[in-house]
Amino acid sequence: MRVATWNVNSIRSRIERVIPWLQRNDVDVLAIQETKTREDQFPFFRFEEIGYEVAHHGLNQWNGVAIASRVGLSDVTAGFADAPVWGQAPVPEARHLGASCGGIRINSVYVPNGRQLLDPHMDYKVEWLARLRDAAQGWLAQGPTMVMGDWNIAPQDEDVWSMEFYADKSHVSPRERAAFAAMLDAGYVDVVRPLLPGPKVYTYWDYQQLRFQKGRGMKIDFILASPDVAGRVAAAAIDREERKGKGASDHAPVVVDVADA
DNA sequence: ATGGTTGATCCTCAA
Repeated sequence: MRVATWNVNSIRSRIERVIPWLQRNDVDVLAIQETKTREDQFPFFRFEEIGYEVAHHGLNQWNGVAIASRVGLSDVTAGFADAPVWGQAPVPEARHLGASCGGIRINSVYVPNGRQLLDPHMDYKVEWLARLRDAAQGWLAQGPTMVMGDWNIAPQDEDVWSMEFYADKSHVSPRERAAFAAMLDAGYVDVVRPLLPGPKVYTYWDYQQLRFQKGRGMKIDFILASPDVAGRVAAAAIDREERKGKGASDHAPVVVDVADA
């Protein structure tokens, strides 16, 4: 089974890339982040007409997560237990969607952007990750599980094009890295890093300042799996080609092949 | 020149 994750930065503006990409790459399950659309505007039919079921959780023009699958899609859940809410008048954000696909519990996650080290958004991000860890630890007992998406964290120095540049910025701080490490401590395995070791292996390149053309990216999109699933991962890829050209997302898709149980 | 782009929506915010 081929499983992928992709922050598409608006499903409506990216649909003409996403649909051919799914078909061309023979992908069975795709976890999508940043759909940036309400439910009623999601292009469900474009997936259904090529043989995928799709579940989406989107509340407004921000965030939004989805899962498309051609190997079954059941028991869909939006949001996890005790997920923090953002704001003075707290509103839940669409940052997590779970579904069972092909015998694996798939979780599409869009981790909050902390913005800056002392910004309230950073506290929200760290708290959100702590609650995700708690929930995800429980999922391990329930069977084969994958948690994948845009983590907005570069766990290692080699995951950014310049530590000097990021020294005082979000994504590399000890708090964020500890929050990511807690997922691994809980028992999850990063199934891509061992197969695609760095340095200079990135999944995201800022639109500004010709970052992609200059090779200045970040590795912030990860596929984590329960140990049983991790043992079945036979191959991994980051599709840099999808970052090229007009109309690209600022993130590349990340893909793994999972052998049958 | 202290920015540089992109997207959704509204004339600004988010990344």
